[in-house]
Amino acid sequence: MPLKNGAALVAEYPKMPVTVDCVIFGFDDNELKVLLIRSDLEKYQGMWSLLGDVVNDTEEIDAAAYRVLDQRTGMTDIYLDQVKAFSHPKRHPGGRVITVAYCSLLNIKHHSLQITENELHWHNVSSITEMAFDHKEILDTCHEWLQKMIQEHPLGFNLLPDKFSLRELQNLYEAILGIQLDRRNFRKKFATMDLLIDLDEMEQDVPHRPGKLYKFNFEKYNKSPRKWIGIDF
Amino acid sequence: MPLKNGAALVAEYPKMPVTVDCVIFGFDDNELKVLLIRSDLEKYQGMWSLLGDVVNDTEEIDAAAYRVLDQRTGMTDIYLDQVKAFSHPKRHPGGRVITVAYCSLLNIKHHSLQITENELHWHNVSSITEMAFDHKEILDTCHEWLQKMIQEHPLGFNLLPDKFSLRELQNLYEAILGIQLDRRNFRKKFATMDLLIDLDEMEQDVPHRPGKLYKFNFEKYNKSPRKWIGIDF
DNA sequence: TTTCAGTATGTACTAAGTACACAATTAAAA
DNA sequence: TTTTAATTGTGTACTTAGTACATACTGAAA
Repeated sequence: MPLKNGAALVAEYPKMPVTVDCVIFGFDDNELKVLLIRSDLEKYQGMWSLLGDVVNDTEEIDAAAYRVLDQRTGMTDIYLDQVKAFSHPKRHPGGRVITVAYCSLLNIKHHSLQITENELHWHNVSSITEMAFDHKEILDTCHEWLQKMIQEHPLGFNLLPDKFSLRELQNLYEAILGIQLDRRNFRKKFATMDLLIDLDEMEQDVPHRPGKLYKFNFEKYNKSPRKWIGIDF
Repeated sequence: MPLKNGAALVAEYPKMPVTVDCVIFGFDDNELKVLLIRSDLEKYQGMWSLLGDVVNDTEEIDAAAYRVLDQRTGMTDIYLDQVKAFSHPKRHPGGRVITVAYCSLLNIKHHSLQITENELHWHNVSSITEMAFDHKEILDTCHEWLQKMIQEHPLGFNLLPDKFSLRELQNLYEAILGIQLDRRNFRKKFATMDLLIDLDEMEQDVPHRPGKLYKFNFEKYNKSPRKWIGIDF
């Protein structure tokens, strides 16, 4: 077997543009939201699109995703996870472009959207029907990813205020999962997990009996071993 | 906001080669195996590498992965799943190459490796220390992906013969997860799932009391609704 | 002071997970 | 032919987690 020179080999490879698209979820008013901008492509005039950009020649795709998040929202210390690559040859009207979808969750109240270029704003996920490119498919994939993730990891807390009531937490889960949960059992579940810190504070400005406020005990969570065995299908 | 022409926009994008790498797991002799070839790059002379190839200009990356699997093993109807994109700018010595890892599981006994180009053969996953490119990292990521997947989906059955004993099934889980399981509880678990069909046949040629043979009831599995709610972290 | 909206909590029941022990079966060795 | 080794096959007591459901409490506003 003749050995090959790497540079000569790679020079022969077909080349194509690669982009990242960020699906940035937020939560407000008991609704799951996603940040979108107006597409600036002729073909998709008036349609909404995810926040994306090309991956530069010497850039990690993770880094490109963080760059997009920073450039579009100004936030830097937020959870970001690669979800999936999308590659249909006709997915971009301008030619072959492969994109890698990233998912991010942020607290709407923490970020006041100073930058509103391209009509950047929050949309209710449930009311989005059509989008530019294959972005609806990417959004749906990320939504399913999120539904799975919030059940296995304490991701949802990134979407809530620092101090939250159990009601808000349950609303978040119900909104993301799209189902109703029994309030008593939901509270019992989190009580037995013992990962919420009771702040001995009460909700303010609610038109009814205020609930207690909690924060998530990330320190305890990070120290506790994950039990990861559980065959179930 | 001035609207842009798609083709003009894409023409400006930086372009780079994209490849797929397939991590093909098998199971034999109570060991998790993976199919590797000898790298044909000068820089990695003598080192082992995953089965990969470039993605062609108008090809879906999924399709490229199936093509690699077919070209290298001759198998066409096998489970294949995208795992993750790897993009370190220096991961390929010949220049910037992004790769998307795919994972596949196949029954070693079903495929006799007619094609043995580049010294293609099965390696014990546990004994692999170093590989060409970032392939060890990709392999590790896929192994973790597999560990998670076999607990949530009946993937492991693709690695076993059509007819298998509960002992073989348990060996598979123990090998992939790297832990010991209680035999009685393991059997009870699968008994209550009620997804194994008792074939009323016995193992042959074992130097001890033969066990019953089973097959997985894919039909029943596919018809049963997934219960997917279960907050737990 | 009553009503409203929502918080807070408990209990009985069911299902699933865990730890553990012994009898039955086959092949092979004595 | 008997014994031994290896492994299959099963059951029970206990603990933990999940589910369904009802009532009392609190604060704000009418």
